[in-house]
Amino acid sequence: MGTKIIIDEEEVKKWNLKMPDEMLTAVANRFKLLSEPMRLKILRTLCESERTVQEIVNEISASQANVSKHLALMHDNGIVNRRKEGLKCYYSIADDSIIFACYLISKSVVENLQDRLSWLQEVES
Amino acid sequence: MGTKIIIDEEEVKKWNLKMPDEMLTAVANRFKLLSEPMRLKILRTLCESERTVQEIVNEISASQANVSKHLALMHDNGIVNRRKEGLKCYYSIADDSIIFACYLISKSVVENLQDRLSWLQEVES
DNA sequence: GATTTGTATGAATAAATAACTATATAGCCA
DNA sequence: TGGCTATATAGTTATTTATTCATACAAATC
Repeated sequence: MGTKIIIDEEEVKKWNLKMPDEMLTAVANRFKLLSEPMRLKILRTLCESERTVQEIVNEISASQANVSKHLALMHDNGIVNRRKEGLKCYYSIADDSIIFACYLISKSVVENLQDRLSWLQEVES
Repeated sequence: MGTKIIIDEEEVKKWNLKMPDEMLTAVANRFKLLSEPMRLKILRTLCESERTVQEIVNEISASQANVSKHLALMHDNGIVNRRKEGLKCYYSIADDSIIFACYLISKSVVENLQDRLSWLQEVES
């Protein structure tokens, strides 16, 4: 608990610059997985604890078929785990880095909004 | 220089759980921007320093129209800056968080690959 | 003004895919 | 075996969007 991730800005830039094209496609594919609100909704519920398909269907309002397909896609791409127990199927988050990425991006979206708001206020005053 | 970002795992989970639906759509949209190899390619060049459209066109192999459109999209969404100087138009990265996100995701992609490889090696031995 | 250069934009096309409906599979219990 | 429940999958449709080609715009130079 309380695990801390430390990222060095210089290392990040170097790393990104060296990234080969094939890696870029792989990264793009992973971002594509995170580019659907419905999948983020599902991941948000999984953030708390593992869930069955039905539990997710009940929490967010979506069809069973749709949730199942999204989960299958995410499982195929290794960002969620699947655990079968009788009829039920429990899913959980397999890749914590996507959670960090969501956090980073949402923070920056908020900052972006704040900037636009303060700009508006300056204009209006 | 040498800026370090520190992320606390517990805070991340709490933050994500509380995220409202409208925020999820905004985050998904930002991820969508990062879900195209061509755009990542462009961002990779911008990682080094600001570039004109033509410079980018020359570095990656893509049409001027295409590069221009991708840049416009990213500019509209606030992840790149635009600076005009005569005929030339210089673009640069406006939002460092996307660079961190790329780093995180690519790291996890690599780990994922390594896991699969080691699994293969175990099977083959 | 005319031309050249750098960038943006409009229209058209092709490909990807989210969501829906209906159906199938698979495990449990009577 | 038959029925019930949880999940997965096929086929279809509608929407989105990356790319290309052609063209427009805008700034510099002649």
